[in-house]
Amino acid sequence: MLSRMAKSSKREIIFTAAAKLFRDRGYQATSMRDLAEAVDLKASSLYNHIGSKEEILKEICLANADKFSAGMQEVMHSKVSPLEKIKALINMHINIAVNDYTSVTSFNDEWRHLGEPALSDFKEKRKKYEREFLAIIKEGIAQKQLQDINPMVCMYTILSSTQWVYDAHLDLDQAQMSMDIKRMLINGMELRV
Amino acid sequence: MLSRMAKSSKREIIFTAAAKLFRDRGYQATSMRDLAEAVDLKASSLYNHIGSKEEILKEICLANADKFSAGMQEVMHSKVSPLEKIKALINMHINIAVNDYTSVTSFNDEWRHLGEPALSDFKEKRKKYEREFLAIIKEGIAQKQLQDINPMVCMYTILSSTQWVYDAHLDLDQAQMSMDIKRMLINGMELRV
DNA sequence: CCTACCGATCGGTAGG
DNA sequence: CCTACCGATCGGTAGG
Repeated sequence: MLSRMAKSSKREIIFTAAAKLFRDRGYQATSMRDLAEAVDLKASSLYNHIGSKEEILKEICLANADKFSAGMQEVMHSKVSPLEKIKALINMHINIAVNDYTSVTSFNDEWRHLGEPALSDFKEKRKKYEREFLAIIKEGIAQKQLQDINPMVCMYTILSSTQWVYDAHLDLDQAQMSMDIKRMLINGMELRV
Repeated sequence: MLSRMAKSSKREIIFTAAAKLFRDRGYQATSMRDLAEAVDLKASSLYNHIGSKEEILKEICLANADKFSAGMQEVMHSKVSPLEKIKALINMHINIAVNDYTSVTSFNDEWRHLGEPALSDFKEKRKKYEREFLAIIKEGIAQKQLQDINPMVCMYTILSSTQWVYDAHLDLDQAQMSMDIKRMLINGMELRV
């Protein structure tokens, strides 16, 4: 029991280090030697804790996909207006981008290096998420709560706007940043007098 | 003279194919064998037209940097309000994203694989561009034309919003898409009655 | 968890 | 523009 806990802990350390390396250099440019060095091991020893390099990427990508999916389920079933749902989703995206900024990069950019069948699985999950997001936007437009903008343009603008946050620009206060992004997307940048 | 033209033409073909591969698989995951096959050559023959793999990336990144820089100079010196300048910059970003969507991906995502001194050179150019963009936003806030949002949040929201466009979603009409993105960023998504 | 090592593949060169 | 080939490095395994 104790040994199982220790093993799973070391596994966690490897995953965290891998996520950081994938973010900084990309999946392909990160070698198992790099990763081993980062956790004070030899490359071959990594394989006592993980099955393969791709397994790491797969787990990071799917863990994040599940996180977004869980957040979406909660928002979808909450009894608030479409606009409030969208605000909640923007909050979620910013929170994840700030708190899991190492692993969310792999989720955003490195998933394409997954092999089958993980690749198709991941794409399907993302597609499902986008379908649910789009439905909320369309509902908001139908209720005349949102401007009549193409729903896909609306969604991708939101998704991409909440992605740069993880970058190096963490000298900004999160609450203020979150408010400003929401203000811009919801109210626009133009000052109305 | 003729041979020089032919050589430069083959060089162009290689660069175009490389940009496409870098976009689809990433720089690191694209081998010189892949690239050679894409232009019906053997890997070794590529070196009659280019100096190295990195030279291709360097040229793509710097060409795009210069394109954005040139657009910025034009906008900066135009005699219109800050808000109009920002609209012009959004237009430029969308136009480049749509028309040069193969090479702009390398510019956005693959530049980090550059070696020195090209890496520092690229970063400096990007920094300069962002400084100039920020100055316009600050001027717009000072003139009370824009909401008092953190200028960096405002800029990165704009930059990231105009990046997803190059993706596979080109089934949308560009003019309509461009209008919708601008409308969202400038006026916001909420419908005001 | 290590040493030793595998076949495959990498970017690139020599020589014609 | 090709064939032949280089040293380096890759992800991963065997065996202890």
